[in-house]
Amino acid sequence: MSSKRDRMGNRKEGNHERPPSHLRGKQIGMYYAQRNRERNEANRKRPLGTILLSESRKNQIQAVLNSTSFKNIFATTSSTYEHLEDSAFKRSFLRVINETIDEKLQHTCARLAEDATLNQSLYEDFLQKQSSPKYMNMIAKRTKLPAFNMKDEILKVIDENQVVVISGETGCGKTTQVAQFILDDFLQKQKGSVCKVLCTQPRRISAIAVAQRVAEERGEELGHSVGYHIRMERRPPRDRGSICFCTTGVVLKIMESDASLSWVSHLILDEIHERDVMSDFILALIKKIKAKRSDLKIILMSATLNSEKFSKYYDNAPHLNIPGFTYPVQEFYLEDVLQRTGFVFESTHRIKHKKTKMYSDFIEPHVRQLERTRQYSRQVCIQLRNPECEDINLELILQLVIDVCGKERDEGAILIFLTGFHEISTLSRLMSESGRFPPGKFLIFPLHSLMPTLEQKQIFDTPPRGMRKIIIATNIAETSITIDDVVYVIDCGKIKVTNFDARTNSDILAPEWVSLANANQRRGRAGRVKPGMCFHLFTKARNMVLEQYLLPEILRKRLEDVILTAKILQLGPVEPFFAQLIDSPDPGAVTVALELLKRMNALTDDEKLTPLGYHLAKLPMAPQIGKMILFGAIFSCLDPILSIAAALDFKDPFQLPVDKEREVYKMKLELARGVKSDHLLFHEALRGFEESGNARQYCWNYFLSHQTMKQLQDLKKQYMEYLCEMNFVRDSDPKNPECNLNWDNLSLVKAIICAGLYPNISISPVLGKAPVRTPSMRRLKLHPKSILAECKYFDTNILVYYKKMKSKVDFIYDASLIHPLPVIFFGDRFNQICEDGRSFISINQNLRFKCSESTASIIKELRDRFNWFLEYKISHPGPVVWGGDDETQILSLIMELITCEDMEEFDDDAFDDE
DNA sequence: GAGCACTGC
Repeated sequence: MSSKRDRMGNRKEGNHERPPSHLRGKQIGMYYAQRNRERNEANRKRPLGTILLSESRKNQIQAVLNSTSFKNIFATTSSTYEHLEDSAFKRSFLRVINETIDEKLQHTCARLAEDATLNQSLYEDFLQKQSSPKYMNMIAKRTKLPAFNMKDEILKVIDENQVVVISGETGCGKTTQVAQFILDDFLQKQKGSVCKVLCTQPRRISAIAVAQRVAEERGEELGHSVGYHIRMERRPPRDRGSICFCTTGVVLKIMESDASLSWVSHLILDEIHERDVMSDFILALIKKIKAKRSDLKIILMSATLNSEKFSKYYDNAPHLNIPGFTYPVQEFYLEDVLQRTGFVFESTHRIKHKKTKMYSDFIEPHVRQLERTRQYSRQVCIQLRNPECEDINLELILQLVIDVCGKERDEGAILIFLTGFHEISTLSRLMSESGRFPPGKFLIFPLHSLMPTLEQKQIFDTPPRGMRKIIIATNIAETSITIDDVVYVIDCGKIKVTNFDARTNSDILAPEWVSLANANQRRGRAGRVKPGMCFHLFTKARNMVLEQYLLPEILRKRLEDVILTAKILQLGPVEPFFAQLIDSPDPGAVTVALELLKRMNALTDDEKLTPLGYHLAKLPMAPQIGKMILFGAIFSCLDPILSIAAALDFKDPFQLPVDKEREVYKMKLELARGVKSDHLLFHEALRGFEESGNARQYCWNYFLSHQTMKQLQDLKKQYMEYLCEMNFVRDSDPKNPECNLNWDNLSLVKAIICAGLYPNISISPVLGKAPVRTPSMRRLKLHPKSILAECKYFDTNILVYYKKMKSKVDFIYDASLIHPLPVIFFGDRFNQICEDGRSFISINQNLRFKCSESTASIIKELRDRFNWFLEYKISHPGPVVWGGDDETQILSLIMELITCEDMEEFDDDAFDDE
């Protein structure tokens, strides 16, 4: 690189200016910081492109704007919505929850009224069942559960109180027994007709599994006195005298239209210690309605740890503890593992580590204590003084597994908890490379939500004699996946969690220390069938300072959809309601979410739902995704949009088998056929899946999860049902041609993705380079899984994304390259500005486009009209009729504009990006 | 150049 000097004699290399030579130390840093600020400032003002419209096109637009029939559409539009007929929608603006509940209770108080005939027939049914051999056989097993011995006590406390807290550890039987005690008691007393138990579970799998288990215990099939209800899948039990297990979200959805749960006699909230947002929400709602539903019994079930918190939340509701039953699990800590394996950490002493406060306060005194008692060798104590000893060390884990396999005669399975994909694949590689785990003697399963092993039945099977099963898993094996024959657990002590940082408006994925609850749960996985062992890879001192629980979800999450849920439940301004939650969210996070909802036009400035907000709140998906499908309906390209919406909101269907990263990427590129959009890749994947004669083979070829693909297909159908209910479409088939006139217009589909995902935009100040800067010039990076990550040339300098998360750096997970006009049409804060005699359009203050004044004016007018149209359409939902009338005229015109990708030219000013 | 886990009449 050539070296030059500028006029001041400072050296210059290429475009890199060196700091003036008199600067020293910190001043040099400040010099660069200042230069960066200036460059970013300049880049912020740099136009992202030039918008050129031909005279003929301008005339064409003007003609449509001037046409009288076009103006007629808007004659009736009013932004006050007073013209709306009475509807749930309008009431949602006017009512508050208490009124709605009162009204509901007046109408439906008869629903759980006693029915003597029904009582009698339910009673007879019950008597008959009790004499069946199946039932008797099961009762013998049930009586062994700790919960069974407390049956009378449990029934008494429920009878005498409206709210009861029942705690108990795994294996105590509370989940399967309590609901049955209640039901059987009512049936026995010939009051079956007024018993309807609703029991929530935080996960779909557990709702089904528990329902199946309970039905079996009652010697029945599902759908008789026991059933379940989860999204897109239900086996409802009989109307009265029954128990329904459902996911928490289902109850919350039910409460949207029936907040008093008027047809429920007992609400059991299970696993509330997990503190998911929906459970927290229901807890707060129940507090509001319990006086109005004095006949409703509420049973809160949690783990023992921290259960008083829930009792306190309900004015010291009585609390009952059921002792747990699992086989004893011997616990070991890092010091024991080091002693046992003789493991020595690779010396890293050359790097001088600052000893943390944690280290000096807890670890060092602990090591000194160990030295005094001489239980552990000197070597162990030296190792414990290594400040990195509690970091995840896969070599240590490898040695420990080898040691367990050699010394422990029991052939029970080994379950290893690690934090993520990388560790899991590295450890499996290390294990196979070590030569100590020959395939004839060991079955090794990596277990991660992205790995295909998740869907293999084999991991649940007990291996043949002489074979040992080893599972290397994330926290998926803590609660979601249960493998019964585990006898040894190795717990790395860390867990990856996402936190939302309101300050940077960004999700952060980072490993943390587990909580005691996690550590106990992991340990418990070793004692399901016989006594077991658990090795924690942190010191006993660390164990003393672990938190009881991780932060509740509501303190870790973006709050947009939480706020919309509160709005649709008519809870008024969010702040006072949030204050009533068991833990209130961070005010900063609330502000960020309110801001976005207002920018999306989902909330008014005084925090009321707009018609758009109402629809977005009704849709079971993130508001940005909801907006996308509403636009998809209006522009008649629903099928691709539904596929993309489902994949973004639910789950990326691509799997990642260990060591197949390159192959997966290759197949993705093949599937995308040159289209530079992860979103259109989802569309293509689903289209191929739906059209394939052999869906399983298709999934196998392209590394897609068959199960996820089926779920995505179901989701699309469900989204359609919602749109149908809202009257945006006429029937609920996603492929309905009426909703898909423009399905193959991929530019339109991308424009609509932009309409939904805005303001998640990333840009490049120069055309051709990856658009990986926020509009305020912060650096982002395309996640390597994105098909744009290896792209060499970018034909536009703007992309939209849905998911962004910070781990090592800020990663964009999914992206579509888009042209300026969709941003100009669907972005907010449109402005015409003039600077130094040049005219621009600016969007949200920091996205600029060069554009002549006359073009800018005509775009503005069309944009305004479109927004009016949209407002009208959203507040008067009805399918768009495509056939040359006024509606179609404006939509076609806009469609032409936002999809015409060759009309912009880019600013060719020389530009310094380094 | 790298992806904790859930969920919605």
